[in-house]
Amino acid sequence: MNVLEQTEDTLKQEIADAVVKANLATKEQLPDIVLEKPKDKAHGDFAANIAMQLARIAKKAPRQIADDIIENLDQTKASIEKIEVAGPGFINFFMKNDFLGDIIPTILDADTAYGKTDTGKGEKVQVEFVSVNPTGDLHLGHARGAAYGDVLCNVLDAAGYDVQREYYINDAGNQIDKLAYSVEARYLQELGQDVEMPEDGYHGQAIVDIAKKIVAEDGDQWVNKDKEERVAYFKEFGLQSSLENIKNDLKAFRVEFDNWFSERSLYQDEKISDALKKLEEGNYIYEKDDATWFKSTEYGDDKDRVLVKSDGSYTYLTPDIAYHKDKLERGFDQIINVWGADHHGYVPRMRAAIQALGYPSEKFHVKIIQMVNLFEGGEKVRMSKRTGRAVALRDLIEDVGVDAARYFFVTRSNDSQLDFDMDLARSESNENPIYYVQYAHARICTMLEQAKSKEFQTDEAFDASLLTAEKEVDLLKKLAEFPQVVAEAAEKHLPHKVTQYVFDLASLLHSFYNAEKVLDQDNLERTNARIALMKAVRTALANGLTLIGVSVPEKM
RNA sequence: GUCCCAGUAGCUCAGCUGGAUAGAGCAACAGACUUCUAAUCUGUAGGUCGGGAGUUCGAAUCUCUCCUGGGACGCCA
Repeated sequence: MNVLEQTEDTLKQEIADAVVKANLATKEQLPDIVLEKPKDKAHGDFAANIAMQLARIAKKAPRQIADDIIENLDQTKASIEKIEVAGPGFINFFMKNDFLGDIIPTILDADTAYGKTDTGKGEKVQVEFVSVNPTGDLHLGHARGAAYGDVLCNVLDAAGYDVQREYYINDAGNQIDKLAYSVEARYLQELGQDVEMPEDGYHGQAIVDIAKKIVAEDGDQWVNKDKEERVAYFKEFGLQSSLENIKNDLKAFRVEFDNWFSERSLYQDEKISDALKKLEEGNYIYEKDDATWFKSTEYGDDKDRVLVKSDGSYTYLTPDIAYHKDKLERGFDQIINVWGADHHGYVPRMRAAIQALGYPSEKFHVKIIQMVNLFEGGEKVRMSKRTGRAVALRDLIEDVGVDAARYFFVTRSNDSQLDFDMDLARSESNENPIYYVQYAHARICTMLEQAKSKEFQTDEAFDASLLTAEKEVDLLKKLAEFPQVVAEAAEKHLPHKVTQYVFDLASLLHSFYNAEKVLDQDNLERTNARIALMKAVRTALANGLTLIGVSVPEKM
């Protein structure tokens, strides 16, 4: 429990007591006490709207109620400096802020652990993300999902959840057959044969590279082999090569998974037939037009879905149902799926399946990642996986760097489309927000270096009461918020809150830096306190940037 | 036609569980380096929160409806 939460809790309790004491409402009638942090400093450190909420229950004017509450409030207990009633009946609390003195030691003591909480109480959460078909390169859209998923996991982990990162490998469907035929065509083309690509094949450069690799290793020895044998080999080779590419790209993007789950294993372990059996037992299955259908409409889907096609093969949905059943059987409290916007129509049928299997749908979360539009030179760059002109993740990293790419992807909410400005991400200038934050960190490091070389005392002991300048208090308050920001980002699955926070903190730091001098020969006591403050800010910035997966430079 | 997401400053976007005078960055304009890093700071200007109705003490936020943009509506994956 951090200092800020403690202060809030005490205050809430005091308010609740005061309401009861003033006979405004009974304990049972009492609504949840809500404290908000006003945007405007003139409205205090906390504001309560309880008087307005009680207007109906107490049958009094809100401002009158507010006065009654204040009268019955024990101000010393909650360490309140001043209380005002404002506007329609807000009660504004100005705190003594003596808790701010504790914040720096708390941060320096926690160090890299500052920001961590036990909000998640060790709840088991699994996040499945990226899960791109192993049939080509990762491109821009996947990159956004990768960044979102990875930062979400970092944030969940920091908030005390037990997180597992998983990648679902689609290595069994007919897209893998298409992959095999595509590789075959490219292979033969590589050897000068006039072969056409399959109509629905994969036209990306990645396939050409795989074919080249086969030629380099085996020459033309597959040309005269039996077609079936050849395709079977190309399938495995293509699959492994693609997976290797994907893993390398993700690693370069600083994304690593705990578990790679193979779709094939569902077949091997008879998980699919198990799932079908379970659905059948629940009477959610019927036969029509030589196919097997799932009554997903019973749980709100638009139409029923085919599970077994008339040719006897499964649709994509079938193994995926078995996969989700398996996930839930592994005992997760939450399973979070990160999907692209083009898959959103798939959500209701999956949710239906989970309910039909008897699992609570509250455990199942889908985060939809909206599309990324790439802009360069003020113009929209078209992307298409089919034509192979997609902007690959690899190229993006090479072009703008991992830091900028990751930062940009988690700056915006996942359900807003993202305009990715290549020129901006590339630019090493003040236009680029990533440098703004990193620069704040580097600036502090420089100051601390100077402090050392100029032999300022940098004791453990310092007098926090010397930090009273407006910008210092702003920094302290912001620092105190960090654990809550991380916890909120985790609970609501909104990693961009952390990006926002880190930017705001950097902004306060820069502002402070320009207004006040840290290293001051004429005021060594205050210098010592400010050095401690700078260390605390550096820690919070570093921890925030680390959660985003961005590097933390000491010099720029 | 049905469903999902978005519509907030010139541009890109935040805006929590409904709260007070709707915020930030960029762009524009005016300033600040003999000083710990100017990749910075300070200030000014910029808004019918897509339109309309409703819910209530109070709506950018909730409900309904319409408009615009994007996406999805397969025995594809």
